[in-house]
Amino acid sequence: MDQERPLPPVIERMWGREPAPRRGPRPRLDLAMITAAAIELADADGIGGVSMAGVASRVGVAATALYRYVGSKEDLLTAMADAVAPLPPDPAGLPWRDYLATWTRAQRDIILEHPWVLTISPFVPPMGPRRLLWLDRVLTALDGTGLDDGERINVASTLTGYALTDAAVVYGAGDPAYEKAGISGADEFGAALAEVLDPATYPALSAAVRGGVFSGAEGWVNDDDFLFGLSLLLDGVEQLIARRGGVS
Amino acid sequence: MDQERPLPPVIERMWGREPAPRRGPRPRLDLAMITAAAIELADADGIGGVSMAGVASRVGVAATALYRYVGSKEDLLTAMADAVAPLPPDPAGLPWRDYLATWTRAQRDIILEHPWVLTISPFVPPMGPRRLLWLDRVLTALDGTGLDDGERINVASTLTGYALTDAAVVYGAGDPAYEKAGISGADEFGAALAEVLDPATYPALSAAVRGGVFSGAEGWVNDDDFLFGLSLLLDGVEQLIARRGGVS
DNA sequence: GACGTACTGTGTATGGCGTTCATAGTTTTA
DNA sequence: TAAAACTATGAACGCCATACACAGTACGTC
Repeated sequence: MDQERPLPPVIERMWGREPAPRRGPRPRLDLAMITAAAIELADADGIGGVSMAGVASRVGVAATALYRYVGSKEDLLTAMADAVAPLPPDPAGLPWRDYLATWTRAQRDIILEHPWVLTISPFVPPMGPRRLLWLDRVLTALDGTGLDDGERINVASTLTGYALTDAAVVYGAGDPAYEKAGISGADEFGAALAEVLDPATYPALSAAVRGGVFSGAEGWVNDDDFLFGLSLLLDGVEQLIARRGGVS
Repeated sequence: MDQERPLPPVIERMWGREPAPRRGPRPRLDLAMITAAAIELADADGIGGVSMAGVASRVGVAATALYRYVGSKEDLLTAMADAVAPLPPDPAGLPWRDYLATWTRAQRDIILEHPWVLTISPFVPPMGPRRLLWLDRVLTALDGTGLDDGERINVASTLTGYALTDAAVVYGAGDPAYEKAGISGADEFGAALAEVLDPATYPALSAAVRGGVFSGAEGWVNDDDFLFGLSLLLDGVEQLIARRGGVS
């Protein structure tokens, strides 16, 4: 509001405000091409497969050329985390509860398709065009509920956090450390716990393990678990809305 | 239950099952000393300050000696993430709702004191003695509520996710990228958003920004926001318990 | 009491990484 | 046509995780 503090160059570029050069050779790249290449690499080989050299060779330039577009590798990762998000679902005509449910699930699905997102600080307040679009849509969906802006943003970030958590549990299956230990599902996880837990110091947990909480699941988690936690949250939101006297 | 599949050596060590050597020189270290040193480094200089060489010199050995205790740097990070958790609060005598609230807040506080925890995949199902102790205690606190084991674990992981999310928002303040851009609080964040958002494509969000959602806060978030989201969740849990016919 | 054995810590070396910097090359403006 | 502004390059630097062969040390055995 006060000073026009200059934003970091990468963020400007994420918003399509490329500093149009008036002289010199035309840039062979733009940020979108670079992030797209980096995302392909990450999808294929995980975040470890993303190196400046690798990305550069994929877009056909030398490694150091990328530094004309991003200030550092971290900048690139930030841009990737934003660009990987598709357009958010359209809230038009949906009751808030339905929209929040599909919105949250869609966010989770992004991570399931691109699990490396979890490793690039998925928590920092977003400044990219895509993630802010997601935020905007959920605010819209909460119109007419009587919640104020702050409450709506809180709801949004709580749901985002839930999507992250849930996706991460599913992704736990893919964690290299567990794979190496032969733990590729909740079943093996439970067996490993049983081997290690002392019932005296872990009474409730070892009882649950012996009771078979982790048994019988195909992978780590089924869809019911996701819906379970989600409805917990939405029930909470609904109560709040009722208190505010909004429509349900 | 079936096969005694061998667990990874680090995990054995985390549980104090050091493979007692019967010959050769006595080990000068144990895993606890190493993780403690690494945690001090991370607390001081962030996760980037943790290098094998740095940790090694802090405990007085050569860098490569650490590989007698951890299989890789990732192993070390895993051990750190477990060891950094203090003992969980005691649930004895507390109503479940009170305990869950303090439990969740305590988890958040761990991250606020050691924000680097966020960067070492904080989501993977825990296998360390400390984090499993936390899980055990919350299961205990939910005794008598009528929830089954699976539901209790779901509640626990949802709350953990919430603690992570909330802490991460606060920690957003410390993010180097934002610091560099001069964004050190919600106020500046809002100003930056205002500079970048087009009201046509971001109607609800830019209205909220103009309305001052991000104004007036000292830092990023105040405690009210934490309690707000938390009670959302606990309300949800309470409804579920009521449906199950447990005591409230 | 001496030898072999098993184990711990060291030193050296390697390959990969992100990043810096001076330079060459290219397009536009004057 | 010359200068200016900008882009991509190539070589080099420092840091890092890690592999491997070696030296030193304590226990178990004869």
